[in-house]
Amino acid sequence: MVTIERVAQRAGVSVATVSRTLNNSPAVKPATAQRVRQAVEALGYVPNQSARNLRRNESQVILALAPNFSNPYYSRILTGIGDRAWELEYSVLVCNTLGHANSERRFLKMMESHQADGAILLGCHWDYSWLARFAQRSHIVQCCEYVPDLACPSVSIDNYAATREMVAYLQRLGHRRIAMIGADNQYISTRLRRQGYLDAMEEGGLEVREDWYRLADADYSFASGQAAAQALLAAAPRPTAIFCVSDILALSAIAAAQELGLSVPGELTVTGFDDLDYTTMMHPHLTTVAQPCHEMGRQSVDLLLDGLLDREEPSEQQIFLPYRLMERESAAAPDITA
Amino acid sequence: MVTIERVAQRAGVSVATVSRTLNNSPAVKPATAQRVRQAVEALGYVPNQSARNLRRNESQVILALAPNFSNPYYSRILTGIGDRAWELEYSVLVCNTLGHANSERRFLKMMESHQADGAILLGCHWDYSWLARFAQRSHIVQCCEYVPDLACPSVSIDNYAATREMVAYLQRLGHRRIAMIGADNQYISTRLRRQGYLDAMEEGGLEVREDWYRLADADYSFASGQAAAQALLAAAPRPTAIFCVSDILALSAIAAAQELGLSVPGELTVTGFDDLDYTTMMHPHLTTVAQPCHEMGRQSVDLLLDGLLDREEPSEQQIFLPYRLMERESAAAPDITA
DNA sequence: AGGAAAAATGTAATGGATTACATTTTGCGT
DNA sequence: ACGCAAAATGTAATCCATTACATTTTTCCT
Repeated sequence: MVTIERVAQRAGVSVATVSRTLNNSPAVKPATAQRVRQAVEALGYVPNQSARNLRRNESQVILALAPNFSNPYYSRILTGIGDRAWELEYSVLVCNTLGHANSERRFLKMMESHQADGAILLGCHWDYSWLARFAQRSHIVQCCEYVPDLACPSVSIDNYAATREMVAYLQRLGHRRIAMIGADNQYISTRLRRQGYLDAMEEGGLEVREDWYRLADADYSFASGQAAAQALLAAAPRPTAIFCVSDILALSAIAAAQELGLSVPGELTVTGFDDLDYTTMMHPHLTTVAQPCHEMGRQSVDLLLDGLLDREEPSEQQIFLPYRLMERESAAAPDITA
Repeated sequence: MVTIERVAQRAGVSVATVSRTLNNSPAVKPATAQRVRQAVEALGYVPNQSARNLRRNESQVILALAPNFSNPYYSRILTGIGDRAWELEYSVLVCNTLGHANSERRFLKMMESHQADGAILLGCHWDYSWLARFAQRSHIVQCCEYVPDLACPSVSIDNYAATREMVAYLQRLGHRRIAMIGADNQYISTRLRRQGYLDAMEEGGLEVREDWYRLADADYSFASGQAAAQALLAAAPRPTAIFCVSDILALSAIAAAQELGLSVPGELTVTGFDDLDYTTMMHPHLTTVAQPCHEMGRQSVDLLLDGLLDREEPSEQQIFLPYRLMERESAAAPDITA
């Protein structure tokens, strides 16, 4: 094992000088620094991070907790987090919580045991009081989702406005019977989308029939979306448009429609949310709301490190990034003869 | 900061005893252990991992390097890796190399600087000689892909056999004009699939026309797949089946066919590879080769830790897991009138 | 009860880098 | 050439858990 001591000997200086050189301290004479660097090179010295972390009381690691990462939505955010962390010389420990409480506990411990300096939470299932206590002690930021009134910075889009805009768009196309497939979870995004839908409908003077509002399961699974869509399409009168709170659910609605022999968008308009890659990998291309996933990931890192490096009080900063309505093929004017 | 010393004081023992208790040493009297645990509990003590890592010269972290993780194929493997690591109390540092050489360097450094104990490589672009040197010094295992003749364990499926089986299946359905969309990279899987296709064609006494073999770009992107498919479908005579080396490429072939007004599988059979989730999220459901991604991830971890814990010489163990031909809707007998 | 072996616990060195403080060297003005 | 401030470097304490080795306590046999 090559230690700093060996480097110091070889360069004919003390360990302090080596350390200072490696940390770019301006107090080292260029000529000395040069000699040190040569010694480092010659010996192939790589500093032991554990020792540094112990002394500095930091780890240069951040946690990213997601309920799963088979969902491309999370993958994209995680990619953004990874990119930005890379630039800032941080490493990302990606944790798949699966929504389990004991996973969450263990990840918290990683911060207390100094294995990680901070954490980014992507839609986790923490209960409020626990999260509140956690947020006080540790540096965390929430991404995509957030708990209102929690002293913890967050990055997301304005789900409420985006949904209203989408539902208003459907109305402009001429739709009156607009249904919704939501999800059975407590995420703020889910709630805001629901409220956006209801408010937009009311604003348009449109009726919201109870059997036009359906819930898929918490994870937006394709199968549960299909079941919800089948139920909706069996309703009488049948809706002419379905607003889905995720692209996967929209896909399942399209599949359900096709299985009933209904053409999309000819006989049924379907819209999604998120704008995942595969929305344009099949026909009809999906009309949806694009979220700047990558950028959300990046900004989460910045927000986290702001708090980490400034050692300020935890801020309550909430960042809302712009979304975009992607008008594509799956939404069209309703068939008025129907 | 609560240190082991404070715990020792409170429990009325020495730090050694506290340490032993926490590491489940059998040398501690149960009654003493109990007192120690109470003190730990009372003070909310969490051991400082940096200190432990420094002393033990390990990190309990493993690296997982992937060229990207927006591809669901990698996500699923990473999920398997994460699950197994979790069970074994290891953390996974997921690294998006983007195929950049400097990323790879930095990740290597993480092992040398004791931030990680080992690494799992998912189809990275390392050049052979560098990888060979790396494998000697560090614990690595390759997943999905592998460099032949490298003293480094690996986990994958038998890509050659799987491809031959698929192409033979297409022949059994009655196809004679079978095209292939490959990828422009050096992965062993890509090469084996190509060879499997060629050998299966020869075995069936079928001609392989040059314009029936096309390359998508290295990342199997949808757009490049579409271009390849369009070129194939413009060939005369037109192939009746296309074997694609990935599901994404198969999707792009289906999209290209639909844009030409060709029905799948009525007028064109298309098959994929990997069996990603969305193969059954649209119609026609894709006929493809299922890879046990999750299990591949899990076994990679086991293989890595075998090497890590036994401190044996790096083994050359190659594990091939079973694949499965998923017969679904996108492949059917060719239209004989065509 | 005596004493050796086994069990339990304690003491202190250790891992490797950082950094406060101490000391030496350099630069500069006169 | 002298002396002082500034620059450069060095010494040694520090971060905290682990563990080899030393010491004390317990067990159990005669």
